[in-house]
Amino acid sequence: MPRLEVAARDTRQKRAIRAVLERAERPLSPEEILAAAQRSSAGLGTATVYRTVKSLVEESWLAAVELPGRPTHYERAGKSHHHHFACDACARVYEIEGCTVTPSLPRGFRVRDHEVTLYGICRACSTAKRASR
Amino acid sequence: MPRLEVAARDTRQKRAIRAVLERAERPLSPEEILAAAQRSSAGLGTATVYRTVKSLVEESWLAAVELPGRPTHYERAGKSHHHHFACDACARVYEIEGCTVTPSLPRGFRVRDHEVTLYGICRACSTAKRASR
DNA sequence: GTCGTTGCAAAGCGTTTGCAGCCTA
DNA sequence: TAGGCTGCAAACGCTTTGCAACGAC
Repeated sequence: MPRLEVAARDTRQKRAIRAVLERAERPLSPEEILAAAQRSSAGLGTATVYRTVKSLVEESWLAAVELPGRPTHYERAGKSHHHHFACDACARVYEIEGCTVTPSLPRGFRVRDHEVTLYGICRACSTAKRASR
Repeated sequence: MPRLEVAARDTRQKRAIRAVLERAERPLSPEEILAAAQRSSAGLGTATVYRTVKSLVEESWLAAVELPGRPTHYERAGKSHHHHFACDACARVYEIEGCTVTPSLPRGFRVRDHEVTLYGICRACSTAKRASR
């Protein structure tokens, strides 16, 4: 039996969350989304961020960026193939262009997807460190 | 002032955990380590596995394998450079050979390390699926 | 006997869920 | 007004920590 389309309501909280992600220049963690969205929607709660983000991923408006050792980050879906850089110092995650992975696999293994994560120090942090000396 | 070397005791639990990891052919999760080590050390607790694994990582006997969306796995340290394959069906993690990543980064970013994770179906699972039809 | 180690249970931490009240359509 | 949405707090799953008993040396 086909599930009927259910009306999705347009609320202040959802608008705030979408706006934050729309403007983001890098993938954001739920905590970053919450902090940014609270500026335009005071009182916004954690649960709402998680619930909204989850539904945005389901409708393919957002893409989940899972990073080893860090909470899942989120970025706008539909970008061209790319990978990520996670800064050891500030924990921010950046998008990086280009993908040159061509792994050879044992027989019988079938690849569905791949993730490449680079770790290091981002530009902002390496500049800050230099300046503080 | 140099910290004096503290005697590390050789216990049944630690021996069991090390033995499991020594014999493992792929990175194991804490849960897998616990289950396997309990066979030779009944009553072994979770906390002991985490504590032991942590100290083995500190002394570079073990390497942590962090995987997006899964608990950290552990493998013997000192292996040659390689990456990992995570099976969507059985959640097991495998080691894969060869690394062909040569990312180009924006100016000012410095890379310390990188991780490549492939997702898909492992050989055992694709064989099992075929057999069950 | 000393003191590092262990198991248990409680605490953490990020994420999810139950629920009563709220607010969009 | 209906019922999807929200904030709060409790519940989760995995990992860490506090603590008294244990056992290696």
